[in-house]
Amino acid sequence: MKEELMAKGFEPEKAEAKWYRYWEEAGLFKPDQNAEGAPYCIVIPPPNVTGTLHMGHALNNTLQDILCRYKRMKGFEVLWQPGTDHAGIATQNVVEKSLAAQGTDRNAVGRERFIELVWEWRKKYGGFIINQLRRLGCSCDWSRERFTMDEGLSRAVREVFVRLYNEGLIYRGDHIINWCPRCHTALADIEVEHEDRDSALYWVRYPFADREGYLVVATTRPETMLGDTAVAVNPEDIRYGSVIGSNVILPIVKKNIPVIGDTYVDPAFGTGALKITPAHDPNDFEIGRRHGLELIKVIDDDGRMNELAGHYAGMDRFECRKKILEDLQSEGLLEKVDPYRHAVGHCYRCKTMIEPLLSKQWFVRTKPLAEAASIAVKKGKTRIYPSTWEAVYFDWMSNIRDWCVSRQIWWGHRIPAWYCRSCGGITVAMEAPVGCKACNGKELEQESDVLDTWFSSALWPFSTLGWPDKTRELATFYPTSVLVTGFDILFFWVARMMMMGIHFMGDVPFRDVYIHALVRDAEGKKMSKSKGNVIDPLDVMGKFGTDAFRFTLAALAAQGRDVKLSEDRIEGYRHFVNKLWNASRLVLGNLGEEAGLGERRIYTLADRWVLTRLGQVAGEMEKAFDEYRFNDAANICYQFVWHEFCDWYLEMAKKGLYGNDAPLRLSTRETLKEVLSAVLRMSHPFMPFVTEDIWEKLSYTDGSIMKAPFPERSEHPEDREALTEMEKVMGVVGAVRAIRGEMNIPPSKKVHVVIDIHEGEEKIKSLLTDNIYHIESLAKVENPVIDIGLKKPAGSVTSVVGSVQVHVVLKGLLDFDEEKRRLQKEIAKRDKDIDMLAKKLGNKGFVEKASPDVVSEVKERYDALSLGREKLLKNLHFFETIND
RNA sequence: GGGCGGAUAGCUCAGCGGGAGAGCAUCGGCCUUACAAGCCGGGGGUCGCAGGUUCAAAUCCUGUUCCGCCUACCA
Repeated sequence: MKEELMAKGFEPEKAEAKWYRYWEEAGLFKPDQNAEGAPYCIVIPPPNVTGTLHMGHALNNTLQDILCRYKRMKGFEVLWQPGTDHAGIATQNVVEKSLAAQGTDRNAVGRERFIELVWEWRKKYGGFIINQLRRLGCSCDWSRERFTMDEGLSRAVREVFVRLYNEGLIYRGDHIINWCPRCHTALADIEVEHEDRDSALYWVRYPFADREGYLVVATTRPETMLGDTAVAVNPEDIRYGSVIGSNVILPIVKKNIPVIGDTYVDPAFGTGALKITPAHDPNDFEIGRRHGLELIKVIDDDGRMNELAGHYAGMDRFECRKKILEDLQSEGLLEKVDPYRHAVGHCYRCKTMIEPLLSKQWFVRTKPLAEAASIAVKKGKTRIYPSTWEAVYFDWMSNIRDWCVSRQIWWGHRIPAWYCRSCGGITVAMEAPVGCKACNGKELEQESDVLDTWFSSALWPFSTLGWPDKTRELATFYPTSVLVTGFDILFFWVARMMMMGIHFMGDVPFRDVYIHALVRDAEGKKMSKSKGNVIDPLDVMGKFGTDAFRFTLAALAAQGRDVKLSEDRIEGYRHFVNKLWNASRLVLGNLGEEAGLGERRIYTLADRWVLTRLGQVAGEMEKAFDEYRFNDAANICYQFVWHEFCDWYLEMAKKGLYGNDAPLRLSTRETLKEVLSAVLRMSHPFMPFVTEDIWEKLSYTDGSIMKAPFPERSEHPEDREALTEMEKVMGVVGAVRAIRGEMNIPPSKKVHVVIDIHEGEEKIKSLLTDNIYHIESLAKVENPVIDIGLKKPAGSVTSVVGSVQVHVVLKGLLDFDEEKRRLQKEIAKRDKDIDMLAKKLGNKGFVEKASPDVVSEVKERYDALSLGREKLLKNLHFFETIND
């Protein structure tokens, strides 16, 4: 054996660095325009520039890489389009933090300088996560890397904004928005996290202005009462029919406000009377608009009470609440306080409680866009896998609200709108206009807000391919083939890409959407830094190797279920990488220089079997990949490589390799080489590094395994006879092994075996005779005898395989009582099945209504089991006679 | 409040109308010339509970309990 060819174990770090550089330098990640197959394209969900690779990225990108590598091997022209996202708030936060560390802030350095600093930061650290993706083995075309703030993509953003504005799909308007007093920006509805909090429901008395008594309202936010402009009751509510139209005195402020009737009010909640604060509550805003109520804003951008809050001005909103409650109490206007638990909105980035505020914002009118996006999925133009997410998608699309796209931060695409100082008119344009569109005034000021980060992300599938220019890439790869993403951004991102893609490209952005699960820890908890249960992908790759890590992710990625990851699992799959390595050592260590045998090549039963299985497995994997069943594809591969190729085929191949039969040896080498080659190729999408490393040793001249074809079912026609014959040989070997195992006979001790063939089954006799070598070597047997009608030897233990009786001679080692117990157990096992089958066959309904195939199959099974049982019984009697 | 998903071997899960499976763990035997990161064998489950449909249900339907998650303008 050529020991020098392969090291004792696979060394991941070396191979990973070596092969990744080779692939990239050889341009193997670039789409091959000479590929015979159709184009195949995936756009990467762009990670934040501020990000570092976490488990979510690792799973997401591993799955994409598996698809890309697989499709390349299937002959497609593959483009995996990479890039990063400028991540407005997140990135701004990072740079602000470093400014704070230097004792300054963004206002001190000014907008222009601040943005320069962000760019500098990006230049320095922005490539971090990209290099981590390289470490994962991602076969992205890095020469096409994009950034959402690139000149090209920024142009696309402006183009889209201007066009939507001109079409009336973007407008600027008054709205109650979700305001984060800490981040100082508006948040979209879906950026608000709702969480149940213990709070209180305060019952406050509003005295009538023109009569005795008072109306009691229930509120969770007494501090907003300073901005109340009405109290609403349901007009259907008989308790309050007479008070609508009268006035109450707003406590503390001592101002008259009207009582109005609005059906929004739920008579069953609280007192059935609702205080209305149009400037600080989205519902109140709507009600206020219906009734023409005044808007009084009493809380400012910092979450503090403003000058309209009277002597509360300057207080923090929570401090003010306390003070107001005290004041109400002392005036006898606080009726009672109930403990109350309800959902409160928080900022998804900093967890600060959201303050609904009235302000002017830019909105995208989403209704018409959403409708088209909905129809596209209904018509199957885009398929969502797993399909359960379709319902969620439709639900969101039909309840969609206008999308607030303005953000009050500096880092991002500045909204291309200019306000005229003289007439106040708005001019929206691609570039800074020379004059106001309305009055041609020259004093213009650009909108200071930037766009929501997701605005540019929504254009990603076409902006990265060159839009609005008509590029070859756009023509070739749009619509892209599949989008692979987690469900957490189904709304943030996927839905919006659908809307924008359909509107601007006239076609969906992707044919398929594959939604994968979330990666959780071994207990099923979400990984988070605060919980300390984070597994760092880079640590894991260093510890177990990237291939093992990738394989684990794929094997655990069952549809519709979260991935629970623990290091134990990864370690388990590292063993698989090692197994593949060692199997290859065996094969490569025994290959010679000989040329092909051609016509003279011999195909043994094992050869025919393994080649047939190879074809079946290739077909099964193809089907699994087509349906995005990554876990199935991985497990099919694992099962075949380990438990069929290694456990059975390699063991049987040793006969040819180590024997003296020269033609057989040459044939075996050829088959081994053929199967190993296929095994490497079918494993490559999961484990790119180790497969490339072995591939090089298997055939240097053929180039990278990335360019090799994925095994095809059609290459290996199904040899059904080989399957059933192999099954019989394996059965006999298994029977002997089981007896040895149960009797604790060490492998070093060979046993004598008598194999009794059922009458008339000459074919089985010759099959087992032909393969007697394998039975001897795999089951550690010596002097086997095979014939029809053989007697049970003295001191033997018997196992029945189908119709074959396998007597293992143990002589003095045999414990009669134990053997009787074993036989009884075997019989009982069969009895259970036989009873069940007999019941079925005795059931008229079954025989008449079940399909004939099923019935005859049951019948066959029943016969086989009965025959086996009969033989076991005979053996049992044998012992009973001896004992007598 | 609404919706979705899960409940199958000790653990993690696959199977989703006709013989209860895998990996890990566990127990027993082995350093058998690719691999002890390994090989061979064994044990272990009324498939959450209750009904129903069917000749046949882990698998379909209804209800129910317990977990997750998503979503929401009942103050």
